[in-house]
Amino acid sequence: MKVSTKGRYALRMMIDIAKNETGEWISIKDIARRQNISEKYLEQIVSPLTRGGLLVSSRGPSGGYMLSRTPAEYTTGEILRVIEGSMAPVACLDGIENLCDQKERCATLAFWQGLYQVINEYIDSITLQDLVNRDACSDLPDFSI
Amino acid sequence: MKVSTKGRYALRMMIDIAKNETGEWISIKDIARRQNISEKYLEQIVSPLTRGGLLVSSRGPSGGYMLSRTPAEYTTGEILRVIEGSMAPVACLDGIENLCDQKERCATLAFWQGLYQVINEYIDSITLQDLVNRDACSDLPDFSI
DNA sequence: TTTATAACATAGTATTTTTATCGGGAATGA
DNA sequence: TCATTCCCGATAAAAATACTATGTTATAAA
Repeated sequence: MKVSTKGRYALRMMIDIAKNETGEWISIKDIARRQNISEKYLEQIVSPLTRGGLLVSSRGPSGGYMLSRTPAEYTTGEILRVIEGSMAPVACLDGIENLCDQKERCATLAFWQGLYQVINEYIDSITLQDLVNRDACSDLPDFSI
Repeated sequence: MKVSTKGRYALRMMIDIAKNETGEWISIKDIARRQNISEKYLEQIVSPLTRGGLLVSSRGPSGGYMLSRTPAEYTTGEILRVIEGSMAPVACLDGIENLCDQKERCATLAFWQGLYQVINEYIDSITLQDLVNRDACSDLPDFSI
């Protein structure tokens, strides 16, 4: 039960942008260099974040990305869900598709719902600002998980 | 971030054995029929459960499996960990291998550790007996997630 | 107005993981 | 003996993952 690298990179990217906010647009190239992640791969991750309204973008020279709100106004749950789709531990809780037609008489559904709930409660209780604050070593390169 | 079908099947299998405990050995064939899961696939799942001491087995005619303890003495966490390896949301928390050499200066490590903790606290708080109790419709086929 | 820049879009690909299936053993009760 | 049932390893198809490649489009700066 692992979070994908896209999900992990998305958090690192959002932290990176939050920490390097100066009013200027922040380019993929800069983030990629600081985080040691491929530019092209980051593009794939930043795309849903922009479409989802978590980032705003500007094209052309000296273009890039900026946060659309203050770091305290993002939950980590919101960021992860944009990338991962849903943090549900089983597909039948995803809502979109009704894979399981045995929900009424399912012995384990309530169990998985409970797990889903504690996961959501946790990730929705931590903000991007919390992650930025936690990162004490702000002078060091931002190598992260 | 999904639990594998093996993990889900393992829970269903343990519930099935707990509910059908009569002092007789319970065969894979019976479980497979009741749960509508392939016998061969169930064999792969039951193997680590037996090796891990969660089940005891008997070969030969009228052989099969039994619980090694009472249902109340199993946590769902224990069962899932035997099959899934670890419920850690990121690999660097798995302990076995030290994939990440940047732990000291990692902005997100504490966040993932916190998520890992709430997941473990939840799955270690629910017992197999809880799942058996929850399953009200004990007359119906045990179709589950 | 040109041009370099950087976002945006989409397709391809190699690797790994998942989800099984298959074939045959080894033990054992009837 | 012998059918049954657990046990064990190999194989294989399918899906997901983690990138890579090749562009196109908008735009600020020269």
